[in-house]
Amino acid sequence: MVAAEAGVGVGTVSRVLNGSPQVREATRHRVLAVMTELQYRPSRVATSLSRGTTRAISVFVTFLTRPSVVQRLAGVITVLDAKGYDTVVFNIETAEQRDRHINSLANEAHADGAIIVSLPLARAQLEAIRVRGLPVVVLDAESPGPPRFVVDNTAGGQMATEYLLSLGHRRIAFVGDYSHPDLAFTSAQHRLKGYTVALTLAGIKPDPDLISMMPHSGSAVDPRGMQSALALLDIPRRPTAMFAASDVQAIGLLHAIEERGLRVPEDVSVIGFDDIDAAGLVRLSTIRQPLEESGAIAARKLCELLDGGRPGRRRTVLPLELVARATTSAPTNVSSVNTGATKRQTVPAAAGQRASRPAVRARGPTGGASPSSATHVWREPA
Amino acid sequence: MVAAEAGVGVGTVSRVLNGSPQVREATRHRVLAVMTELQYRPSRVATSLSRGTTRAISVFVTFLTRPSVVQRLAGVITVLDAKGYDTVVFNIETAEQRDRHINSLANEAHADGAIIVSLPLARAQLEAIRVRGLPVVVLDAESPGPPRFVVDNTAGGQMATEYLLSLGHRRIAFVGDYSHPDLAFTSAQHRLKGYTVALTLAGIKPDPDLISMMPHSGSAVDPRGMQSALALLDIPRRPTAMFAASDVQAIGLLHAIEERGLRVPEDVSVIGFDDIDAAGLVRLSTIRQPLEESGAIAARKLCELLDGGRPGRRRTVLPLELVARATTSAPTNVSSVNTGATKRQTVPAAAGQRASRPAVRARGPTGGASPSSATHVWREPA
DNA sequence: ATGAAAGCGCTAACAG
DNA sequence: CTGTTAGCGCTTTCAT
Repeated sequence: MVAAEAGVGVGTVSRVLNGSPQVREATRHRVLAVMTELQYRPSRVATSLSRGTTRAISVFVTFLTRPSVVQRLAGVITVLDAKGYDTVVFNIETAEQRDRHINSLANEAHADGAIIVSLPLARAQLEAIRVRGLPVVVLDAESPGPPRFVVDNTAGGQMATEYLLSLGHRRIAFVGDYSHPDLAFTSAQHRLKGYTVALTLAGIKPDPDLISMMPHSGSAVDPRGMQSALALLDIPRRPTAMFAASDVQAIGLLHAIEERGLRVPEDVSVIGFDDIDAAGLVRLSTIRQPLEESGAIAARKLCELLDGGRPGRRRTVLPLELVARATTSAPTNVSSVNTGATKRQTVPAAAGQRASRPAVRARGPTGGASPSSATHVWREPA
Repeated sequence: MVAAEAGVGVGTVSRVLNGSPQVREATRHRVLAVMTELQYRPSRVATSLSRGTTRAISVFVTFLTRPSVVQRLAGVITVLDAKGYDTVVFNIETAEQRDRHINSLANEAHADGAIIVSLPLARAQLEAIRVRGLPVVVLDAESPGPPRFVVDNTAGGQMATEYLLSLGHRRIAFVGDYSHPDLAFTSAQHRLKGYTVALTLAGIKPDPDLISMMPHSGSAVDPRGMQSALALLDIPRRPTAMFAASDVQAIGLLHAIEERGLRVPEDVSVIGFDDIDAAGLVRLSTIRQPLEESGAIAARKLCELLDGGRPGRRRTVLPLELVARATTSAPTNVSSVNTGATKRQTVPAAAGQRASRPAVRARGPTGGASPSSATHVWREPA
């Protein structure tokens, strides 16, 4: 260590570096002086090697630019940063990337731990990681083994649908996307399931013509997928409400609907899922799941493990809540049907404005199959 | 090295690890066998210490969840990953975080290099980094010293405004936000400047009543700020077009306008800035700047430096282009004025739909003060 | 082709 | 309080 050339031994320099109280002020100052003089920069790597800990966490995300993902990541980074950890981010968009990086996670000593966000892993991969004893926590995926934090997407789909039902809607469409060809997301499927459950419980037979699945959405939504979703508005007895499996899709819908000359929510109600930042911006009704907060929770759990804490419960279900904003209302004109080939609906002259109706919000997740979830509503502060 | 216990010397193990051709197949297999048997995992840290290189890059971003920022980051990560570098991400939201991390960047040997995104640095900080000789590239900020990649925000503001002028608009509002209290962003100011330049060139005196600055927007847009922007629609002789300093604000505007009972673009045109993913989704006209691509470019430049390349040009201006989608059109009713206290405009019965008008796009940045930029337009594929 | 040895920069006993 | 001495796990000559 170069600083040792300045009078003292390496031990003392180390002590100064780590602010050990057992160094005389005089020598400490001398060392400090030499350090700045020599432009000395302690090597993080050497420290890590010596201490056997990197103070770095690997975080795996899928399609980083999706708002829900990046909000989760932000929560993770905030907590990790506060605890003094560096966050190394891996953005997984293909199976190849996933396998390569998960493999390297298991087979190389990189970081002190890992957080895996919205990325389902194969059993073998989970096992490979488990064997290494690397502390891992999983967020938004059902990967058995590490502690994981999830929401009940089926219950969420049910909540959304029941809310629309409670408003008086009977013809409710579902707009989702297929899981990515390589990576196997399942949330949309579960939300769809919740939708069918809710309809069935209400005595309504789910109509396949009211269900539109777009091709997988990488980060942005495929505009062509939006087209096919819009086709739902052209069928006879057009739906009076639409439930989109994500807020991003819902926002796309909102605009497409209005371009079609229809009004939201007067002509058709729209509800999304996630409550990303933009949802509030466009006053979208949605099912809220913790995003930043879920990242923070996962990061805190990992830090616990790193501090020698017990894994605790293997699976934690985070709460969902209905946030009713301005894109949902009772169907204003239940008898509204398409006039055959006429694609565009004339705008009713008396059409009100969206903001005029008070927004409500329901608290707490539904949990079971009870259709009561959408009944206790609460006004949103906004 | 534990694997050495299996017959050979550490040197050989290292050779096997690095796929050196000068190891007999027999021994190689033997070593490999022992490795798996012993569940051996090479230590990235030890390699780094020995080789003197970390294969990791520090990336500093501000308000990670802003779409423009995360798209840039995605571009950075993609390239870095392809080149075999890990990306450690620092999300800076306060001056304290900035100073702490930039300080650590300068005073500790962390990574092999750094990319600083949308974060203006103080001279002293830049100097401290420069002294250390750490390879750095700057993206979307005017920090003199390292190679930097920027766009001409003034020219962009001018482009947007000139486009609206070319459509026939005369009363054009500007909606921006103040720079963050701690971090000093300047893009909105420059875009505002471009706006005033364009108006002035067109012989129009910028009207302070048509300029609305919201409080700084962290990641999400402040809804109250949106209110004050909306107030612009209540003044006598309401503007027929609005230029928002960012797409996020523009999207907020879009919805607020429609809630007010006005139509876009029939009653008021809206143009944004950035061309984030969501802009295409809602068919927002905007000034496109390279986002993912700019991140990729910055990362590639850094890799060049890391490979011993010359810094080259200190400042590279990335191109801007006008993307005309569905939220801008000629003012349909130039004489439209507010009827005094009446806040809501009745929707014209004959109002067309947004998608009916062909979208156009202009190519290339304007560069100078010439008002010709918005003339050569090109249809967008969509 | 491969073993031996030095060293990357730091921490952590262990003596004084 | 502070100097000394072993490593941490890997790469890299230099011999053999």
